Amino acid sequence: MKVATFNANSIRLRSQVAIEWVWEHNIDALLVQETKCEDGLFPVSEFEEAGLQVVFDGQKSYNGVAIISPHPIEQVRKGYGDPAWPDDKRILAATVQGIRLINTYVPNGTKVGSDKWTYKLGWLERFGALLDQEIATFGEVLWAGDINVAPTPLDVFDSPKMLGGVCHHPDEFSRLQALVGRGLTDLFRRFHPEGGKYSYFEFVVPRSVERNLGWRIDHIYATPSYADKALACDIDLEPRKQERPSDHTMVWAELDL
DNA sequence: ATGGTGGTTAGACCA
Repeated sequence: MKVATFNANSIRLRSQVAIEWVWEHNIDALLVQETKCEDGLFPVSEFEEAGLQVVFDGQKSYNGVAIISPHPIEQVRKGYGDPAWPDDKRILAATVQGIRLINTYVPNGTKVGSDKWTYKLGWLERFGALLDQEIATFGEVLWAGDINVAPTPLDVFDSPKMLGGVCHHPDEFSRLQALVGRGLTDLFRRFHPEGGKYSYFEFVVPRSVERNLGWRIDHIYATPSYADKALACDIDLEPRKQERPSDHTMVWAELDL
């Protein structure tokens, strides 16, 4: 099983990049965030014509998640499934080749102390319940997506400068740790103990990719048995270097599953 | 201290 995560920053602009990358790298499941697309406008036929299955849960302008696979995508779960709590579209879980996948687009938080910041922290706290449910139901899971937290000094180009800001704040670290502490392994860090490798480069920073001024905020986590079967995990910078890219690039993991 | 760019969508909002 080769799984990957990609914040597409508009699936309508990036569908072909996603399709080509999936086939080129023999990906079994690509977890996409920020599709920015209502379900009725999702480019389903482009994926189907390319021989790929796709499931999605989107909304107008913001957020939106999808899973793309050459295989059948089964037991699809969209958000919490609670009609009393209408969620923004940030969670999509499904089973591919018998592997349970949870795709999340964690809120950015915008600015420390803002309403969106409070929402982000609460979102991370609430997500623990979904993780527990999924693990209880399926035993082992892979959780991947745009986590919007660079959890250690190794995960951002200038940790001292960014510490205490959004995506690199102790209140985020503690909440992410509470989730990861359920026995999950950060697969990228397991294979790359060194710092300086990033998955997100801001558009607003001039030549951020060339200068490697990035953040590692796109993660793949595995429960213990899956983590034991991990063979590799890496970041592919090539899509970020192409013309008119997303501000994120793909992170992938290969498992002996 | 601020702004720089980009996507969605039609003036901001979000990242």
